[in-house]
Amino acid sequence: MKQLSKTYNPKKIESKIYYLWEKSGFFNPDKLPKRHKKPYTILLPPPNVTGSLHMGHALNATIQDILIRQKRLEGFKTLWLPGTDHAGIATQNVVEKELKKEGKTRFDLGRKRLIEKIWQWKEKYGDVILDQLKKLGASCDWSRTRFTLDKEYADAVKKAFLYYYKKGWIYRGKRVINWCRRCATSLSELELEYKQERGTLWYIRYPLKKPEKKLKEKYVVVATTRPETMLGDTAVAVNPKDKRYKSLVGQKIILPLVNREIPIVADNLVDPKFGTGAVKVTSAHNLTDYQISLKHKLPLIQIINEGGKLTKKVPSLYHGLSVEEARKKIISNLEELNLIQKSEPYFHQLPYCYRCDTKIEILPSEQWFLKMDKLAKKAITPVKKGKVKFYPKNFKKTYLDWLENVRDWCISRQLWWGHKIPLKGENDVLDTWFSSALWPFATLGWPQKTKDLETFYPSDVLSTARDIIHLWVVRMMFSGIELMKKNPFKRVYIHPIVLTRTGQRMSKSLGTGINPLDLIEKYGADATRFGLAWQIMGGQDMKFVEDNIIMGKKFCNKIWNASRFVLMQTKGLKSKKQNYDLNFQTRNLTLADRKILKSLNKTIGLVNKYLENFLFGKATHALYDFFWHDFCDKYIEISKSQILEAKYQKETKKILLYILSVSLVLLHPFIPFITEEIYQTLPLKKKRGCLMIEKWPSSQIIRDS
RNA sequence: GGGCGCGUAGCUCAGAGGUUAGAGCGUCACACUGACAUUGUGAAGGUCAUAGGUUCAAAUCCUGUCGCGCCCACCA
Repeated sequence: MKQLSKTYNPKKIESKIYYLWEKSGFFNPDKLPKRHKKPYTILLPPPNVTGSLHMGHALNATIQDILIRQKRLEGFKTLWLPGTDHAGIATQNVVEKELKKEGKTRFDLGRKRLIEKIWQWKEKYGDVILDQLKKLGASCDWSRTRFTLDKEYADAVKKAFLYYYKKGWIYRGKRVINWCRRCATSLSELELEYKQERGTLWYIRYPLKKPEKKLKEKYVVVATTRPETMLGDTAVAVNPKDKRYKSLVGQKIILPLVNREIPIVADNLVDPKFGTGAVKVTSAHNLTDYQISLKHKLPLIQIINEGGKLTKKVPSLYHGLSVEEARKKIISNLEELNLIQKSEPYFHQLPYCYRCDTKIEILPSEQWFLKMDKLAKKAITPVKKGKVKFYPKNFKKTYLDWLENVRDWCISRQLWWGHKIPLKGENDVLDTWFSSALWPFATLGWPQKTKDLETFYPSDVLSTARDIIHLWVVRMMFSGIELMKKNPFKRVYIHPIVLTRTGQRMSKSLGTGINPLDLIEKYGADATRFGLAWQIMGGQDMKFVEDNIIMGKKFCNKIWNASRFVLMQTKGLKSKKQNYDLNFQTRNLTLADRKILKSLNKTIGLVNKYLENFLFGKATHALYDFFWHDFCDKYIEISKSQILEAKYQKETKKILLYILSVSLVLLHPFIPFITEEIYQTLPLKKKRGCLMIEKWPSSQIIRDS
């Protein structure tokens, strides 16, 4: 028999054990023993190919591995399918930034060569994060690893798009976007840089068409930092609760300089405290105004073109002027008409292009949309009816509230890296989330009718972060229901967000992030996992403290040494019957024997209950208390004297071995490496080769008699 | 602005109507006897944010106040 060293050294065993698991093939459900029949599926939320492991990933991977390992032990045919997301904007940006270092832009390369370059980058760095998950002990079936841009996946995306298209749910429409006139491209929120700037807030008098006699004023005064956009105004808006303007809602304004009639509308997006409480609405050139215009069905009047010049939609006096020129001219014209009440300095944040530092224009542009009315209803029903459950349950509200007022989904992006829209003459690509939405079934072979799809869809649990409930969970739900005719998962677990000790979000750029790989290096993967799981209590956030990882490390060492003790005592002992069916002679049991067996029973029950409800912190606490306090502090100490008495000796040794064996199984989902290593040295007669596929204990081991 | 949540020991958190409010880490004292000093035994440390209310009984339920955080939207 192999000797265990005096202290636990994770570095010595982790890679060895991981290799043992991979070699066993048991990560792959098809290679599990035949008794594993009933499928149990978890799909790893695919990290971005640009990503490297952060605490959120480590936490979620720990959670999923706990669940999948426990189910594997329970005899399920478990699949945990990994993969990565092409993450359109993020990835293209990474490569474009590299180009920038060489003084080049994507336009220098052209579309084809840029995409080639991104693929090269992906091949080189794209799987880094998956390798990092292995360090944590993740028991994913790596043979099924998928990428949201690989060929089969692209077929699925195409199929899904065309399905919606033929239904008539995909349409072309206008949408207001961020535009860089120098790069000649639209920009996402991620690609903007905001700069604090001193501007001017002008208060402009807008004449009422029919001034009410009881009102002294013949005007409504609006405040704006961009007077030139008034040429494209389509309304004036006030807050519906604003008493000052109540009587004006529904009346008309004669837009100065243009002499166009526009309505006064009420909308709660208007902040009554800003300026005069009345704002001009420029539907085509302001994002908020665009939202207001959608609700009130106002027209879009594009007065600024892609080059930053005024279009022919404005009076000829202003044709072709740049935005800056137009502003000067309009101010002076308004002053001549005595329509400027006052002006004051105003500080605000303005968006710039992150690449070329040009001020962003907001313009309407043609985009593709997916109609949401029917799909949203389909996504609502199963959650409302409880067919798909959220844990913790309050996230059901987050999910449903958003869907109740969902707008049509803009699915096109002006990028090069992504799934091309599968229609003739289209250059745009699809929103990254359009492909992620198909993850629960495209990864299993859809649209082909594969055996995997039949076996592993729908998945059992989706574990993810709450900030992508809208972006991702909702979209998977309706995609699954529409295209597979079945909900894509049964339960959605929303894990806590890992914050710094002071309660801030961890951020690489601020240097407040903690690298889980450093923790693994310092304390071992098991300690890191146990410490993380220990902290998962009911709250929606968790402030990370290293103390808990230290606890995990100490606990591992305790397990290690308790095992050494048991192994010393039971050297050469082989249980006659199969592993856990030790046949205790009830009348020979001492009070202490009885107590520890009962306590084990109770612990098994608790762990089952807690895991079923995603209460990982509770489960780890129960295991910790049982193993350390009941088993080590009490039973092991008493066993030392029991072993000295001939009539108890044999039974005591059997119990020691038994409690340890069962504990290792119970602990395995949380701390897989150390438990596997110890298991390999246990003197049990029948072993299954890997603790990973041992039998999860039933809680009816001993009766209370 | 909308949503969600949190203020309990020095720190991170349990406890969710009923005797002396718990854990881990940290601190202090003592103990290296054969599993483990990454240990053992013991100790110190808390008007449970605050003000009212409900109740025989409130850390726990209700209301207000103060403080903190996260997510979403937005900054005209």
